[in-house]
Amino acid sequence: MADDIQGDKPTLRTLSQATGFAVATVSRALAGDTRIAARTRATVAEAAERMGYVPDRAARRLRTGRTQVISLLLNTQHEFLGFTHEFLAGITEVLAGTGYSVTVVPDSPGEDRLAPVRTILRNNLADGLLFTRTEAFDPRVRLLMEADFPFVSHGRTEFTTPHPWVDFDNEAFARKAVAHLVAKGRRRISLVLPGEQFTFTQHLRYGFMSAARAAGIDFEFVEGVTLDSPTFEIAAALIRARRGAHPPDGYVCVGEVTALVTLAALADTGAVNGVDADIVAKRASPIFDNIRPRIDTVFEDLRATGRAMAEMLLRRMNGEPQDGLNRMFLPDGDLRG
Amino acid sequence: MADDIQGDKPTLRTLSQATGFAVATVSRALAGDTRIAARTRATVAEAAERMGYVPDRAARRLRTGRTQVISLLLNTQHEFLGFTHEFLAGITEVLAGTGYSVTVVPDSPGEDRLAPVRTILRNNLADGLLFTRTEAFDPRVRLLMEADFPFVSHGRTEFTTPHPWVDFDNEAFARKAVAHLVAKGRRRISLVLPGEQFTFTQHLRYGFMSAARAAGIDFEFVEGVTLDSPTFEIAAALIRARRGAHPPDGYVCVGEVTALVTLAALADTGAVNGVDADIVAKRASPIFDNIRPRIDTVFEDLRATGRAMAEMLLRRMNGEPQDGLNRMFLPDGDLRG
DNA sequence: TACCCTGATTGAAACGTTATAAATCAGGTG
DNA sequence: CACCTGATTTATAACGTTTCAATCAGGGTA
Repeated sequence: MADDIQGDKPTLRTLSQATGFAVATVSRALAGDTRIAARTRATVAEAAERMGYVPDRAARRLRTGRTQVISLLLNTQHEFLGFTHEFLAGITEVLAGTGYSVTVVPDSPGEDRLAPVRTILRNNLADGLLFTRTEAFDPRVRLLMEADFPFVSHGRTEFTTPHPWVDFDNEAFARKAVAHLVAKGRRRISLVLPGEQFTFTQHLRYGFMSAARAAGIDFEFVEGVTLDSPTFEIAAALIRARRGAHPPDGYVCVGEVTALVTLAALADTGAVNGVDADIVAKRASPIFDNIRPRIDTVFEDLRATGRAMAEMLLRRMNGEPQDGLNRMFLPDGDLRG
Repeated sequence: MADDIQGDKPTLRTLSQATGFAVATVSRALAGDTRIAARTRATVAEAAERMGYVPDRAARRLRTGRTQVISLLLNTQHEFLGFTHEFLAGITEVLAGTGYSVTVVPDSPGEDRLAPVRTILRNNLADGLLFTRTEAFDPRVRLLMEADFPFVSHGRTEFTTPHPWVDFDNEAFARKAVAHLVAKGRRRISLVLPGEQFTFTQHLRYGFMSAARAAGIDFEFVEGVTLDSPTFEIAAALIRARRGAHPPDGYVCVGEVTALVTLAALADTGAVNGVDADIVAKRASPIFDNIRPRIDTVFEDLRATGRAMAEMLLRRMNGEPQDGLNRMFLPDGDLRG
């Protein structure tokens, strides 16, 4: 490497020798301490630049206790088409150039969801935490608030104490989806809900139910399965419902996978999308442009979500007060088909 | 936290005071140094366990120079349906419990692909590196081999010096896909290739061409686009070809996105999948079970790929010789429909 | 001349670990 | 009883930062 002419990597001592100032002076000069003379600061900065000095993370971390790491708890079990990819892209985009790096920590829903958080707190493995699939009374939120540890959750909770979150307005999405189906003349609509523990399940249910009631149409929640059920189980439940006495003629799908499963279930029971039933889905990736027949969709921008969460976490770690650190993404103006 | 009864987190000094041995003794006992009496080692281990001692990463890192981090260069631009998710799941699965953590570093194809690698090497940000989308003469591989830095690439190179890699046999996949189309009576088959720079492009092309020639059928490569082109461009190119003088009656698709685009292109030109043309696709996620009409697919297990790469990297970092650290995944026995 | 203040710099300690070299000890041997 | 040997243990010095307290030069004041 061309940079290695110097031999070993430059350290504060190297800079100290080069500039003639003491190590302590160099350190404080680089930190921008105004009690160091402006000229000295300039000299040191120039030398640091010239020699390609970059502070040693381990040493700084040992001394200050700050890790310059933020951890992302990532569900590694359930399938999300573009979720992980887009989300991570947004996060790394914001963190590039800040000196923070992202570590990915698996968060298996079967296991104790607190375990990885405890490990991070106890072993001081990160300065901040991001996670998804937030529950109404998420124990991780409780623990992190107790410990006063910076975090941003994807999804709200029902705790009374405010904390930073980024969320998508699923109630509005459900209303909009129902309205769309009603406008198409649909009279009995169906929804597969996420697990009961998640906050957004309540939002979806409420939006869906109240919009359907207001429009005076029938509705049902698919029984015995959740969004996290294996797709073959969801498919079986949907097919069972289609063969029942009152098959739905409209579907609201919260994820892309469910939308595809629903589409397949329609096909497998001889129903035609757009004729016998309509589907409105939330999507996070552009692939639905390539699904035929077309499905009406609402776009949830997960890259922007990742960006918002990372930015918010940076602000939180910078000491800004917790309240006010919230961001709600609204469903797009128009349904895209 | 219940664990905090002790107050501050235990350190070697804490253990030293608790057991009566010197800090150095405790350190070496925990390291399993056989020159420390077996009884001492047992005593120390017991105390460490009881007090929940866990070594401070920053201190160890500062002292030893090893980071206990492995970095994953992740493409954040192109769309891969389940790629990132499955791949990361496999990696974290293997690394859980090893003390290593994974950091994700964005690798934007437009940018200098060497820049993130240089940063990692120069600032000593990781002990090992994983990356994908390997090129035939990948500059990252060259640089890392020069620096003798542990890494595993997803995909081979054409360098003569051996290095650790995990790959999928794309040539075999292409042959198998072509054979399948031939068996269905298809006479003119089409393929969208990845960018020329990637090693596996050559493997795909060779397998595809030689199998088609051997079977005596026509073939074409879709012109002007690659797998990384925006989907609308790929769609346009496919539609153009379908409206040409000799529309293909068979498609080999290297990714799920392309398969969906192809399916949409067929539908949009009034062709029926399974009648006017057949598609064989490589897939990495189970969603194709829910695509109607069904597409014949070959499964590439990216979770297993991630696992294999992580395991290989651990062995490499443990000092095992580079050669022999290779793993080729073969396409499944049967096409799944 | 002695004193004190201000502004600028610096020495030294500490964070928790590991590696090196040196110290200690018990038990034999001459 | 002095001495050696092998088995254990230990003191000490780093690794590169940051920060507290101390030093220093020089100008103004008493």
